[in-house]
Amino acid sequence: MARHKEFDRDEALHRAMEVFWSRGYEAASVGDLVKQMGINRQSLYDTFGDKHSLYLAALDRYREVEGAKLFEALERPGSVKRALRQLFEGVVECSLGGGERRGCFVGNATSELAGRCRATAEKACGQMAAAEEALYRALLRGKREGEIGGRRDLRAVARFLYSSLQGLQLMSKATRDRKTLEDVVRVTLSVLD
Amino acid sequence: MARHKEFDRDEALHRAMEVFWSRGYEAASVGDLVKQMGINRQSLYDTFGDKHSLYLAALDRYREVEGAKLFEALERPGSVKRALRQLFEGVVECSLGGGERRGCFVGNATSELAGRCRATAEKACGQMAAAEEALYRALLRGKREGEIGGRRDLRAVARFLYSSLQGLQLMSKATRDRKTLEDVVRVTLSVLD
DNA sequence: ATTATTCTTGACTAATCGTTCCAGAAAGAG
DNA sequence: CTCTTTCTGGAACGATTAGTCAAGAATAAT
Repeated sequence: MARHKEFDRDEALHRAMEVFWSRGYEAASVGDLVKQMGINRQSLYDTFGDKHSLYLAALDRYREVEGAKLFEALERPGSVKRALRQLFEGVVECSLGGGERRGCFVGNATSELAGRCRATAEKACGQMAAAEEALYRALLRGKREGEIGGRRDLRAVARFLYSSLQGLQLMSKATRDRKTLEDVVRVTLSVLD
Repeated sequence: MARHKEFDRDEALHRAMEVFWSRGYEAASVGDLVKQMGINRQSLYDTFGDKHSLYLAALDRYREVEGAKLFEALERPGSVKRALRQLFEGVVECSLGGGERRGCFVGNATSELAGRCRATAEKACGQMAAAEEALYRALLRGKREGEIGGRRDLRAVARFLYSSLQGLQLMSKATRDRKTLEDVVRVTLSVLD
C-alpha cells in the first residue's frame, strides 16, 4: 500500500545500543540518539515507541550480539579453562586499552535502573540466566572432558563466574592498574582448580 | 561577623548522599536534593558548589559512613571467615528484604560515571583501595590466627573479595532469587578454604 | 495516473533541567 | 541601637528535555 522505510531498523537499533551502552539511560538524550542513529526524530518514535522502549529494545539487541559472542567463545572446542581465562583477560585488556571503558551494558542497566524499573530488572535477569546457562554448559563440558573436577556444584560455579565477570567489569571502569585486575582474575579462576 | 547556617551541613550532605545513592547522579534532580536535604536551593549552591561537586562530596561522605562500618565489622575480634560471611550474607539479606535495592554507592558511581568522569573514577579508586586494605588486614589477621592458610597471595584475595562484593551487589539488584545469590556467596568464600 | 498510505522533516510544545539573581530576614560585632 | 555580613526564599534565567504536530515527499496498489 505505501512506501517502505528508508533506514535499516536493525542498524538503527544497533547504533542506539551503542549510545545507551556508552552513556547509560539518563545521560543519553533523544537528540544524541537521533544523531547517532542517523534517522529522524519522528522515525525513532514511530519505530521504537519512546525512549524507554528503545532502551529495552537495545538491551535485547545487546543480548543477541554480545550473548552470541559469549556463547561462541565458550562452545568452541578446546580447553574450557583456557576459554574462560581468555574471557576474563579480554575484559582486562579491553580496560587497559586506550578506548572507552563502557563495561557490560546489562551490568550498567542493572546498576542504573534495575532497582527502580521492573522491566529492566526482568531483562537483566533474563540475560543473566542466559549467560549463566552458557557458562554452565561450558563447565559441564569441562567436567566431561576431565578438565574440571567433580567436587564442585557447577551451577553455583557458573553463577559465581557471571557475578565475578560483572565485578571485574565494574572494577575495570575505575582502575587501569593491571596488577589489580589480574589479581582478581587469577583468584577468580582458581576456583576451577 | 554574621549569622550562622541554620542547617547542619553534615546532615544535609548525608541526605544528599541518600538521594544520589538511591537514584544515581543523572536521575537525581536538584529539586529532589533540595527537598530531601531540607535546605534552600541557594544554600545548596552556596555550601556545596554545584550538583557535581555535591555528588563528589556525597561520595566522600559515603566513604566515611559505610567505610567505617566495613572497617569495624572486619576488625572486630573473632573469626575472620565468619565476619566475611556475615558481610556477604548481609548483602543477600538486604536484597531479599522488601526495601529499596540501591547497591553500593561507589559501585553505582563507578558504573554510571567513572568511564567518563575522571574525578569520580579517582574517588572510586580511593574507596576501592581503602576497602581492599581493610579486607587485606582482616585476611592477614586470619592468617596470623591460623584460620586462613598461607598458600594464598592475600593482597590478590583482598582485591578478589572486593570485586566479588561489587558483583554480588549488582546481581542482587537484578534478582531476588535467594539460591542464586547464595550460590555466588558460597563459591566466593570457598577461596578462603 | 490517481489514490491511499506511510515516511520524512523540522518546527513546535510544555515541562524540567541546573543555575543565578535579588530582596528581605536574621544575627554577630561595634 | 547600627552596621555589616550571611543566610533564606522564591522568582526567574536560558538551555535542554522527551515527545508531538502538520505538511510535504515518496511509493505501492488500483
